[in-house]
Amino acid sequence: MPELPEVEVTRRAFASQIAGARILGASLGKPLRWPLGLEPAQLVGREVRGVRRRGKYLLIDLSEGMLLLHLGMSGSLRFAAAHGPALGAAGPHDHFDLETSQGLLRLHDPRRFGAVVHVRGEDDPLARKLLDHLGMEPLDEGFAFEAFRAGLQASRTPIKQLLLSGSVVVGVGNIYASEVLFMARISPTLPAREVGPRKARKLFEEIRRVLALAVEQGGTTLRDFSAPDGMAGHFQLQARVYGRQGLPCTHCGAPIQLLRQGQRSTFYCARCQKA
DNA sequence: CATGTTACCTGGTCGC
DNA sequence: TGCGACCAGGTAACAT
Repeated sequence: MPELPEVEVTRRAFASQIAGARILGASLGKPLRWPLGLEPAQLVGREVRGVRRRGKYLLIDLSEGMLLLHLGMSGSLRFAAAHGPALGAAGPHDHFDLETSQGLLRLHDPRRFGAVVHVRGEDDPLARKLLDHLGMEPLDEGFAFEAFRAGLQASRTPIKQLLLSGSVVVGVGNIYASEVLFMARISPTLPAREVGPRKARKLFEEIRRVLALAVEQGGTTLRDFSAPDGMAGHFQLQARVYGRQGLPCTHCGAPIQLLRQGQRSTFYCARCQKA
């Protein structure tokens, strides 16, 4: 379900509410992508220091160790404040509960591609394996055009797939990859190194602009997305190409095309996105 | 080394 | 109504 904006919106919705909380209990449902790495009971008594994000991972810092949480394809989080309405019993697709003094954090994930993993810290070998290879954060100050361009120049992979890989810039998933390439008027099949300097600049800017706007507007584009507080996105962000095959391009009217790249759908306008 | 393919899992939708 | 085929927001592990 989540690309970077949805993960960030999720983070913002519960980070400040859970910060400083004492863990009272933890429980697991069915297995997720990886084992938690310790007995849930071992988390009891630890304090939640805060919640950060790296790419599409949420990093929950504890007084001892940290939890890496990923929503996979179909995951979502709910947070019910201790003094507000309760979430009720865990359903068949709720696979992780973290009960704290300030509220209950619950992972709902039908497909179970998501994960919650305990690591000792960012230097933990597992944390390094999962996080070290990730590219630049598109919404950070450190997201520099020169480095972005260099990343493109170093690869012959079609630009759509390079964006999706997260090796240059993180957080651009299958929907936003198509959207951002449309905005920059770049063909999704163009080898990354053949993206010219002007187009690369435009792409760089559109990645920042589109993702930042999506975060601002509550992580929309996803029809079933809702933040942990239950507030749904408002659909302000209309997809221009994603899911619109056969419909007229909003820019030129030509029918939007659908193609397969590495088992994933790509949507684009063949007239607007030629090079 | 770079690049392409597979695997993980459930549920919804579509055509018959 | 039932059933099979296919599709879905991610990404590590493996194969080439």
